[in-house]
Amino acid sequence: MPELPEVEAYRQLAERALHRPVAQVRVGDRRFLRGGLSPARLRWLLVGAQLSAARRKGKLLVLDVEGRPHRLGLRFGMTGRLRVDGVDGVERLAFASQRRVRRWDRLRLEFRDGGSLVMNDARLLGGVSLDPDESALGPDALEVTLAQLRRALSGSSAPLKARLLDQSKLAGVGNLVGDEVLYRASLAPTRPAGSLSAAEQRRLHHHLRGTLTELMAAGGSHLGRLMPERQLGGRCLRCGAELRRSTIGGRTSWWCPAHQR
DNA sequence: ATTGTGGCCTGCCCGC
DNA sequence: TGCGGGCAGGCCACAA
Repeated sequence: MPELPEVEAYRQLAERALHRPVAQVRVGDRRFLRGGLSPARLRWLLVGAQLSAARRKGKLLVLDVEGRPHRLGLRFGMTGRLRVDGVDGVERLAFASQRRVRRWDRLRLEFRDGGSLVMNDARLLGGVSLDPDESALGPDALEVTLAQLRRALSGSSAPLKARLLDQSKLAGVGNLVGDEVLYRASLAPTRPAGSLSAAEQRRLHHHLRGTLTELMAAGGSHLGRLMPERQLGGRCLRCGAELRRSTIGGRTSWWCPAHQR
């Protein structure tokens, strides 16, 4: 699924779409437009205009519009893909179909030069909004400092993993990366977020950044060490214990009860 | 404020 | 061969 590594790949791809006049906007499914955004308003904003910047905060991709006080917010949900000039931002998405189906093209910007930027999403869990509230997101998980991470966790009785996935506290970590980071940091996802010692906070910070950097280079959030074992009967690569499946914060979590404490 | 839960959305896979 | 049920989880609305 698109987590921070995928959305960063999408952002880099979206840079190819900058400074190119938009000729037409095609909306494949109105439900993909969020926050009351209409196809007419989208056309009013974009036709004849150019995108001037592609920024990312957490899993939100923000496209600035040249000379206009408006921004486009792109969310990819679980199965969202970005394609520019026929090139996909990522090859494989965990939990998403590998098929490329035209019907799943939910938004298409056609440029005057004949190219296009397409959002393709089988399940419509993603969407496009106008002027997204970027301040509602916590610090980006790739840039977060130790002090910021400490602030995001301290005083919370919520399970550690639920807190890591709370985008208003820390932006960019999804279910797969969350499991991978906690696995590497040897921390149980069930721990109250505020119960970490200073040393454990440092360990988490170290592995958070390390894991994200590694997964971005590898090319996807599904390429962690834990992923192949994330199934019934899966075993810990470190101590051989059978992994446990728990529902934490409403999501399936796989973890090693032997070394994650 | 914080925390937890259910619903949305649909492709895919399994068992019958 | 077809069909129904369960599962996947990011995000949002809502309840306590």
